[in-house]
Amino acid sequence: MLAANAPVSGHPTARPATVVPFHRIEQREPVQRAPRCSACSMRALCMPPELSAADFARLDSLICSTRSVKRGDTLYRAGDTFQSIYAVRAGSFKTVVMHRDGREHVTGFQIAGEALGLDGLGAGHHNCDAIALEDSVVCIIPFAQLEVACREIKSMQHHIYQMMSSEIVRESSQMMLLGTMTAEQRVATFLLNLSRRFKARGFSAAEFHLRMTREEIGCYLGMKLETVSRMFSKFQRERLVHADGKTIRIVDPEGLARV
Amino acid sequence: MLAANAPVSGHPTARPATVVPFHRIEQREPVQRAPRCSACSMRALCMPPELSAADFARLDSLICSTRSVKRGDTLYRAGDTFQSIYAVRAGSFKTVVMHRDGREHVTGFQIAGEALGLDGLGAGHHNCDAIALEDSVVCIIPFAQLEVACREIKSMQHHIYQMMSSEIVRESSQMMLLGTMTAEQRVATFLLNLSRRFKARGFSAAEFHLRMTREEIGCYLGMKLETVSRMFSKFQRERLVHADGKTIRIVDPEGLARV
DNA sequence: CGGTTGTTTGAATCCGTTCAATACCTGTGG
DNA sequence: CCACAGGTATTGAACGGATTCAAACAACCG
Repeated sequence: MLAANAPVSGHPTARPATVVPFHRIEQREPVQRAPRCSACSMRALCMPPELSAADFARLDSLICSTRSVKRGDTLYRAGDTFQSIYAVRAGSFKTVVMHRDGREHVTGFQIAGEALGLDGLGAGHHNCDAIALEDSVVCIIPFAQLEVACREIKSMQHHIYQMMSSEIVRESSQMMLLGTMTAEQRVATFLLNLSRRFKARGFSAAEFHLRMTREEIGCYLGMKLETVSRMFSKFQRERLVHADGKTIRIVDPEGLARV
Repeated sequence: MLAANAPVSGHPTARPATVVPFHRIEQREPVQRAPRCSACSMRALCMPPELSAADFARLDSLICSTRSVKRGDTLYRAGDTFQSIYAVRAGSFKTVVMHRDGREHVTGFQIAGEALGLDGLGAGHHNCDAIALEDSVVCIIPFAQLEVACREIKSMQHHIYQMMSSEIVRESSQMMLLGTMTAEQRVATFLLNLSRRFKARGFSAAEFHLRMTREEIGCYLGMKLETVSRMFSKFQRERLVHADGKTIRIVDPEGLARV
């Protein structure tokens, strides 16, 4: 599942003006028919590796639409009825949980090719806000239909389990990070993690463009924005990374990993 | 899924000597045939609410065995091949992830009626160690068989999704706790959470027995054992809880929630 | 252009850690 | 039974990393 076949050309370092312009044309009609999954260039990221032609036909009928979300807008909010899961096709998101007292925490960042919305499955409603960090496009996968497909296609069922389980493992790592690491180690881990994910999607592992603010990074890593900024400056002094505003170049990945 | 029909008599405050003695008899043969799920007193916690007689029969054939794990022993270790998920039938566990450098972090505590092992599904091997905090018993649910059952029984499939999704949501809350709360708030939240879970399982919400050490609590909450101890003392001074070693009595739950 | 939002850096403060000393259990073996 | 050992818990004092407060600057957008 999770289709994303947009021409995600210059995602990381490209400026907003040059990012995937196609959704701008259709802004009046944000929900539209999606291209077929079987033709998707990012298929390997979103779907089980081996599928029969019949399975493909089945899946193409499932992913019925995409949706454009403009920067700062929400894809869904905490409390919204859970109906679909989403695949980021272009752009990026943050997921934010909020406490009653107004305290916020960023639980994750999602870039093109990654899934969104699995948290809502249990309670029947979403548990967090998903907010676009830039103008973005998602594939919409209606969960009721997906559930049916999973009972018919074994590898599909297995893939869903894998995705959910991977999310559990990812969150475990994040808990470890928040529970045991210093601010310096957290920021280093964050940068290396982003680098790895960009690389996995065909972008440069060494240089990329952060779509989130220092405050959002801090909120994700459990520290204040000033501390994030200080760590970036520190890494720069130590010649581990070069940070020019939101453009990051990782100079010494091994050194960063040793922090 | 997840059956647990042991006579989990005095779990929280009871002393080890009086806790569920039945597994001691069969220590030489720790894996044994389990009683049927359909007769399980904790069924509501582990299985979808409405099932037909045929579904029950199907499930009873699934949960084929239980296993005793002595205090300090591991149910599974990080790296072990994933084959089954587990339901705690009696006793309690902690799950621990370890970093290469030896740094440990406790990702969760599981008491009777709760699930264990869902993290292993994605990668095909477990991601953490599951260690018994006291002599315990688990139901073993072979995942391959469960997967088949989930394609046949719709409510069962849905229940698995719910359990995995709930784990994702639980971990989100824990990330929020680790990322945004003070030591005082973390300990208060921890005690109230335990209280709620004991209550849900029919035990006293006001008084219970901690099965974990201060160090393990600290490792779970992202602080040092000394800090945990200080917070307990602080709550005692403020007449919010009464803590006598591992026996905890929550005196003023509302006050604790306001911290 | 001015106003807003985001970033960097410094200085003072504070919360939690570290180090250390003492007390307290709990199970073991004489 | 008691003494003892080893792990566990409590508490104090000094220390340090991250936060808070503040100011200045840069980038962006209408």
